[in-house]
Amino acid sequence: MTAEGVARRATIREVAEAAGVSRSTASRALTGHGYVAPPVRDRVRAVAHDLGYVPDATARHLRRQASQSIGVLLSDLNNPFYAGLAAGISAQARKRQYTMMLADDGGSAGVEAEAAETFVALRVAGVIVTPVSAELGAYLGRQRIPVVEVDRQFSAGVCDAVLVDNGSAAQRVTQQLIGIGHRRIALVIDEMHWTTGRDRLAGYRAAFAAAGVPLDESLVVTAGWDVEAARVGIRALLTRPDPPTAVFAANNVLAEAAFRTAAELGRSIPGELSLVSFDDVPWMSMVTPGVTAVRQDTVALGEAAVSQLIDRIQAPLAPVRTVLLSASVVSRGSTAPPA
Amino acid sequence: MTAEGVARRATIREVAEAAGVSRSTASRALTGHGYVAPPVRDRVRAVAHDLGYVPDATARHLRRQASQSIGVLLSDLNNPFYAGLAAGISAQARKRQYTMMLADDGGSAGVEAEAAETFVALRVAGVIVTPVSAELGAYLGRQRIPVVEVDRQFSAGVCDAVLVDNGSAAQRVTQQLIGIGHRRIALVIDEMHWTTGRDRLAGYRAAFAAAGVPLDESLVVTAGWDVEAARVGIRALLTRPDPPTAVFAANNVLAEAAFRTAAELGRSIPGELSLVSFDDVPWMSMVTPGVTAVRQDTVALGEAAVSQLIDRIQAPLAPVRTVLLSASVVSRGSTAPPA
DNA sequence: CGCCGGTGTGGGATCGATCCCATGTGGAGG
DNA sequence: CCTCCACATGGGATCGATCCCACACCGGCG
Repeated sequence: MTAEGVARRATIREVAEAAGVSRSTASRALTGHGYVAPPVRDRVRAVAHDLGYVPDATARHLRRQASQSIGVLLSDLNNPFYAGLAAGISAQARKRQYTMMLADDGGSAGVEAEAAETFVALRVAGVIVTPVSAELGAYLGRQRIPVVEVDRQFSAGVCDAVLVDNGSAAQRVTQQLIGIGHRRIALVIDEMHWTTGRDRLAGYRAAFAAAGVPLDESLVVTAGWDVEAARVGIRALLTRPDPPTAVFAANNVLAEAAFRTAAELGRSIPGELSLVSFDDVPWMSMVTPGVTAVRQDTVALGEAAVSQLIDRIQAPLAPVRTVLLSASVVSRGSTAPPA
Repeated sequence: MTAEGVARRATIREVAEAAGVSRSTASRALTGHGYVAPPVRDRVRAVAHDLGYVPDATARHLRRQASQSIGVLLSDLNNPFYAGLAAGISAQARKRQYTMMLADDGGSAGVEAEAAETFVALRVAGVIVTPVSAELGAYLGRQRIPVVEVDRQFSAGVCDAVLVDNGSAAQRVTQQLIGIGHRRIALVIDEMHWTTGRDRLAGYRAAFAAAGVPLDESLVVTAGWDVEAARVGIRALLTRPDPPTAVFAANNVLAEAAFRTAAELGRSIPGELSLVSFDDVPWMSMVTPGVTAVRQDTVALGEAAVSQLIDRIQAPLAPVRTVLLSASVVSRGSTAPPA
């Protein structure tokens, strides 16, 4: 951080002149590529430091046709799941000497498309995305920009992906509920076309099948993304004549809606209703009783995504890979045998 | 999003050739600057669209010496306060046609300095930061890169800042506690050199002074940043022979530590202990009783920061400004008159 | 008839860093 | 003594887009 209050920023040409060498030599001295006599190298570096020279990444990028930035496109930074993912990606990107362009699409396909074009304009080295459609993968694929899908997968076989083993985790947590005696277990789910929803549903079904317990299909409720709509759906579910004895919420937003609705209806947890969540967020360990949840390690997810992306950048033609991370069930007090 | 699977990305030269004009004309047609005959303009644009041409932002930036990216440096994306801020900044930046380079310094001055250099290398148009030292403002100032400090201020008079009116909000919430009869109100604070800590402390003191209530200085506890250390400090506070009847936690992390510690010690809230927090985060409305908190509008904070930064970019020599946003107190069940 | 100004287009330099290639030097070996 | 190679440096083109300037064309007016 050295530099006197120069009017304009120093360029490599100025460094070269101040050190009495050519631009070429200065470049070699600073980057370490090619021959430079050690004393010259040291002199150039000292001069650069004194001038507060910081190489222009855009110029370097233009010449080398290779950037050190990755684009990251997430659905909602206000949701702790995505925020954690961003933190994990950010940390790992920094370790690997990449910078991160972040955009938040709020779950909108239009914004997603717009962000994709921005990433192309910036010529990012690659993109990490929690996709909302298959468009982005296809578009960036055509532009020869590597893409890694995280959390959800829309472009299987086309893009790499880093996912959580939704099926297995959902099955385990459902199995726990069945194991302690629940038979009427509702699944409250966002929607079933995305891999997250589909696989969590499949795991839920598999647990019933494995236990030989019949499944009441009417207990699978699609609650969408709108929190208010979810609360309405859950209220209807809980006030049925034959209500479920347990609710499995397929994401943290739905778990919040379920928790709040249960409180409004005066249903005690776990006495009258057991609750489990897919995705563990801070409030679940703050409330009493704590909410049993499937914990996805967002940091590991982010790190794996960055690693996968960098591998892909270095080997564009390697076969497409899908990485599955396991998730663990954190048991807290929100589950108990049915009354 | 049109483009056949071309091997290489189209450049403006290729667009120009395909349209039968020169690069200059193509540039004018696409950017809208300068004379172009309307039919030519339309033809060039059609060709560009067919080729899936996306202008190279780095080349444009290099030539124009002006970028459309801003750098954003925050302390901790896993903290909902910073995540919300990032969301607000992201949304506003997108509206204003800027892209956002995001970094997370984890509260470390070393990482902050490193990120600052990266932002210089990328020649960002400006930087928004929740600072951890005065270094960044000074360094980027020397590099003639506009900086806006958010939430905390280290470079008063040098950089613009967008802050919350910490003093007033802290005074109001303290006053509420005094008003319902509390006299022994502890302030648990991170540290007192940053403006956030200093001003919240000042507000707390001002409330006592205004009410003419003497203040027991031993009730002001510096708990630092480490959650475990905070819990130890709070436990010591609550197990004193003359414990406080209310705790004012100066940020959401400390509020969490206080909430958990009270539960561990079996102190009922608000029966035996009232709790208020500076900074409202989701769990505070999920727990029972809810926690009374000062709500900072992170979206407004982020939007104001972006607006301020863009104003500064457009008028580098305008006088330095500090914008104060007010905060509101959200009353929930965690406060009651002392026993 | 020639000059002027408005309209429209193209050539070439430029931003900053990189890197291929040519050039230069000195010492060693034939 | 000359050649050859390792070492060391500089010149100039290049990445893609922009933009200043020169130029060409045309109609109108003195």
